[in-house]
Amino acid sequence: MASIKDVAAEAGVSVATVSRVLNDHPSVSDDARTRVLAAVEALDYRPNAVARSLRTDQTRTLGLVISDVLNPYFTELARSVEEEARALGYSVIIGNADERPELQDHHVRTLLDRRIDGLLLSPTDGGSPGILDAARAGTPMVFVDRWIPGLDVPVVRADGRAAIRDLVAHLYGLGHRRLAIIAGPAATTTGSERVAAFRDALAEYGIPLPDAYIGEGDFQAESGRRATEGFLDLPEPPEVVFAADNLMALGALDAVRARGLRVPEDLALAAFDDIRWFVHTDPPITAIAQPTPELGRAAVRALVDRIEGRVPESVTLPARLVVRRSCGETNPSPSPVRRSKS
Amino acid sequence: MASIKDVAAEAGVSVATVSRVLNDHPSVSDDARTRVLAAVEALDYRPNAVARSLRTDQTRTLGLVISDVLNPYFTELARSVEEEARALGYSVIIGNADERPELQDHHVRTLLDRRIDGLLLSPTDGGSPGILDAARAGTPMVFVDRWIPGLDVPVVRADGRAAIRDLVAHLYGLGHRRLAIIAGPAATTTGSERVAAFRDALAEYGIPLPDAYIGEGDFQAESGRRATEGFLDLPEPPEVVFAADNLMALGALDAVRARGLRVPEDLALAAFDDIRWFVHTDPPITAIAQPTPELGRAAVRALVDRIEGRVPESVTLPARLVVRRSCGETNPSPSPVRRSKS
DNA sequence: ATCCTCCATGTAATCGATTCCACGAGGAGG
DNA sequence: CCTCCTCGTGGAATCGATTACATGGAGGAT
Repeated sequence: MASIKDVAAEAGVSVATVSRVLNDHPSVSDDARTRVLAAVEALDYRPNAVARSLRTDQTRTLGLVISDVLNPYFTELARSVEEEARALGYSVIIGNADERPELQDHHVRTLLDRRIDGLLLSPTDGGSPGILDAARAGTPMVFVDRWIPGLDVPVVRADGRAAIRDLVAHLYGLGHRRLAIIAGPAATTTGSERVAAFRDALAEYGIPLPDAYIGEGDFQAESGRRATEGFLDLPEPPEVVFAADNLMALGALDAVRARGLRVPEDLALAAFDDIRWFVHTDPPITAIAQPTPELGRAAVRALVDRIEGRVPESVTLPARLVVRRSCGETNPSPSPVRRSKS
Repeated sequence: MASIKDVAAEAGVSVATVSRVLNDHPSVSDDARTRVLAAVEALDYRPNAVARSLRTDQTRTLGLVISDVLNPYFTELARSVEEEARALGYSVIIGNADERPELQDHHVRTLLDRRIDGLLLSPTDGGSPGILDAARAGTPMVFVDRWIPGLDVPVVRADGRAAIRDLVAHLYGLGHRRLAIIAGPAATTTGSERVAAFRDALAEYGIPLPDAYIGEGDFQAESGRRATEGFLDLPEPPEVVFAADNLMALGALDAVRARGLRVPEDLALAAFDDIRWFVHTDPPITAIAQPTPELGRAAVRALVDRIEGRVPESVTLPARLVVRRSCGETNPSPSPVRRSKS
């Protein structure tokens, strides 16, 4: 592969001049410029990003460590992150933590070894050594979706409290009184916050949230299945299960189906995170939708601000409730005019 | 951030010795080794991968350019690729082409600029300049899922012919005679091959595949919706639609639902690629399942073989039909004993 | 005509690692 | 006791870029 020296030789100039042309430095004669450009063309030369990074101490690369690539929410996030980053002249390297702290740390270290310019993180746990070290070392960093309290790192996320309150109102209106939740790991902010918001919303209706109605999930489908099994085995099973992410909702569906039960007649279901398939499931699933692409874009902008010396800002965007049929027929009262159904 | 010089100073040895310890070269005294290790610990030193890559001319990184991250098939593939690569000591950088040739080329070039050791590719089109150049330049490369004919590059893929024949047999057995397909772009191998296999299978039953029954899709949901609309507007609409990937099946479902029709009564549906949600859609969708994780692993092994000087092998694995209810009730004859239905 | 300024260019240092080569010490063999 | 090997070690070149500094020529001002 041709190097800058080859180009210099071919064009009959020094490597400095070639470099200047490539980085369009003003003080280069037209003559030299055209000769260099011709040489670049002739040799099919492409600058070696590795060498450039070593010298300039910047890679124009962002690291993104997400909790689970198989989760459509995160892949949508990853996509918008990459898109925005590309628009700003950065590449993105994605690390998949699979909800495992040690894998997360592996990726953080690998990314740091590659001297990425900044790190976008959706932490799997409450603060693994790798992340803490990186934060202390002053690595430009932004949390997205989940975060670690107590660190001076901007957070870009969706606030689901209002949407969860709307959801509980909807469920209450449908006559449900025994409501359960499949939580994420307590070590993640989204894991604990969604439970807290749910409990608070229930409290407004004087409904308690007993421990037996809190399933311990890990944001993976299998845990959703197990938690749902647990609920169904209870002497007094809940009427509704609210899964704190879409994969656990999938697991819940698996469990319900395995028992030959039906949604919403035997058990109603709602989920945090909306995905396209929820429109076509049997029945369509009521969900809380996050403005995922906006989150990704905002996170990249915050991180790049931090990298380029501006002051990054935390961003919180609202989530919203999308009602479908998985919690029971919608109350027709809001629009009493329309009679025709279907 | 501490460099190898700092470690050398701290340990009272030369950088050469530090390097030898780090790469566990045999000829280092125990004394020197322990002092270096202590210094590494004390300074929290991590080797700069950029500098190392520049010198050794290898990055221990694989590039993976996939057609669409939002497609669960590719994300499952990406996951298994990363897993296997990590096991073999490589990192993976994923580029998402979004089914757009120019974006694909952008990623290929960026990856090459970063001097990745090898490239895993699922080409969006029949041969963009970027890919052709890379192949000619001798970049270690392996195609996965899709490939470009005429290049001497190993291919790792699933063969769907047998499964498609099984599907057609299944559909024929159900009494369907007017079968349509939503194809992928003709420029991709999977786009054209699946149509060819479908046509051949139909021919075995003496059923033609008229042009009107070939929808032009691009592997994205929206195109599946449009193609299905087109079919439904035909004077004689098909009884079955076979979508060449899961996203187009989703689009087909959208179209059917928008018209208030039902699957399979009004239109039967089958898809290439099986995903978990197909179990819970209304109705569950009959699909052709690829051994996706195995494909990812085999592709990485082939690529690493090539990189490390061994001879890489092309791999073809079989896909298989998974029958569900979206094409009509399954023939009950195999198990006449069971009466109870519910 | 002299001096100053500005512009285009080249030389060489530098980034942080790896690795070839040389060198000195110590042990073995004659 | 001398020679030869082996082993541990350090010096320095190298990878491919960027960039500070030096240089020389052209042109403008006085």
